[in-house]
Amino acid sequence: MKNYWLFKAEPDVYGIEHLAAETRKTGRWDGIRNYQARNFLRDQVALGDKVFIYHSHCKVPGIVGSAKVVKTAYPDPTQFDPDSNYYDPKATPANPRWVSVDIELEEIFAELISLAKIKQCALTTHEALGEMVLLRQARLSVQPVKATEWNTIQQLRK
DNA sequence: GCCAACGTTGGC
DNA sequence: GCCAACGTTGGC
Repeated sequence: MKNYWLFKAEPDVYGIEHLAAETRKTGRWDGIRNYQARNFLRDQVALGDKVFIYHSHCKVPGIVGSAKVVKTAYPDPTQFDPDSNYYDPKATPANPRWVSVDIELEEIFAELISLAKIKQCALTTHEALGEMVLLRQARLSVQPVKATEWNTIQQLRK
């Protein structure tokens, strides 16, 4: 069964525009250094799963587009690179600690769906959205999205 | 830039 | 294993 996810990104570092600029619009989702997020990536993110790309730490945070998973978890190469911001001296190729997946851009939304709008709708027209991990748990950069939530968010685009 | 809400580290 | 100190995320 297909699952849905939300991946957070800082657009200044690696946002949806960067993904769009990659060969075949396919990029490596690396730099995840949170165990809960890592466990989702490693254990549950499957081929063909759909992903909302969310821009955080920017002027208007929100969902900016969608992608699909084209390669499941493999060791994140940045953990072995001393020059990388994501270098982890405790990780070795024989014993990797962090994983990446590859995703392919599907769509950049004509208008982003702002966090403010999602919150607003959760309080008014679409109460179920209040259950979204996005609104319930801070600081989780890979998080599951229910199919109903995915569909509701898609409706908000109209 | 502020600061709340976390997660991580390390002394004991 | 507890918990204080510290670091990071991320909205505002």
